[in-house]
Amino acid sequence: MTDDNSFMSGLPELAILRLLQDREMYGYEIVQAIAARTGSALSPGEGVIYPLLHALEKSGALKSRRKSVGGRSRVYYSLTAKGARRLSALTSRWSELNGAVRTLMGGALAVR
Amino acid sequence: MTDDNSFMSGLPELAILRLLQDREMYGYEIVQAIAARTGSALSPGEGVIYPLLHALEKSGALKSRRKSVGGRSRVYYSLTAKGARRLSALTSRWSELNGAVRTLMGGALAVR
DNA sequence: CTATTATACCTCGAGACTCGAGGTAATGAG
DNA sequence: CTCATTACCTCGAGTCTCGAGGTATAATAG
Repeated sequence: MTDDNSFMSGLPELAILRLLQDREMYGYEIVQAIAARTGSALSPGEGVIYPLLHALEKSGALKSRRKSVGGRSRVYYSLTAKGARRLSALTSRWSELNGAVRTLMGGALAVR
Repeated sequence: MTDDNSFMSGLPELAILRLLQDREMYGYEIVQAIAARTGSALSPGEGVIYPLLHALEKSGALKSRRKSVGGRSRVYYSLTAKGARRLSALTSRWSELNGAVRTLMGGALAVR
């Protein structure tokens, strides 16, 4: 409540799952991609993304593999079936909340 | 991340400020109103609302007055100028994030 | 060749927020 | 008289984000 970073909870997870739906990616790449695609409106740092990736893998939503690209070692993550279910659950939850907020705000909220 | 209550952070505050924009209300009433207006999609309990009301008052976004209605003592809250500014800041932040998510999801997200 | 920047991974503690359980009182209904 | 409802409140647990900090290698600049 202190400053203006509200409404963040859950969005990094949603973003990760959505990006990995298209193709496998590695952590550092995901951090850049989220900021780039959203014009930095959404910009979780490495301190958010890496622990989340580990937790999502542990929960079975993601699987990882090491891959060497040009002498660089990267950890690539991809979506499992469980991760896909998680993504669709989060997506519909987001839709639901979005509808609720729209109702609450009563037209005062631009669709932009 | 454990279950499906994600995306909650900041929404109770937004809801309170938005409701008080229309008229003064008391805590218990706000709890019921949020659940009622959103069909329980959004339903913060008293343990969320009361501390938030106190914090918002302390920060100068709300002011309160005691009022006896039918022998019942209630604490009515209303929006200050500062609270109105806070509401508009949160509203535009929500719009921004909503746009970011829409971009991220890429059409996969229904507008409902 | 060497220094700095970019890539790529990671952890930790602080702070914020939600949540449910629990507690107190007074009023109204059966 | 008893119980559900109204109306207020606090507390601890759990979850999450955030920034700072740490390591190591490759590319670029001077």
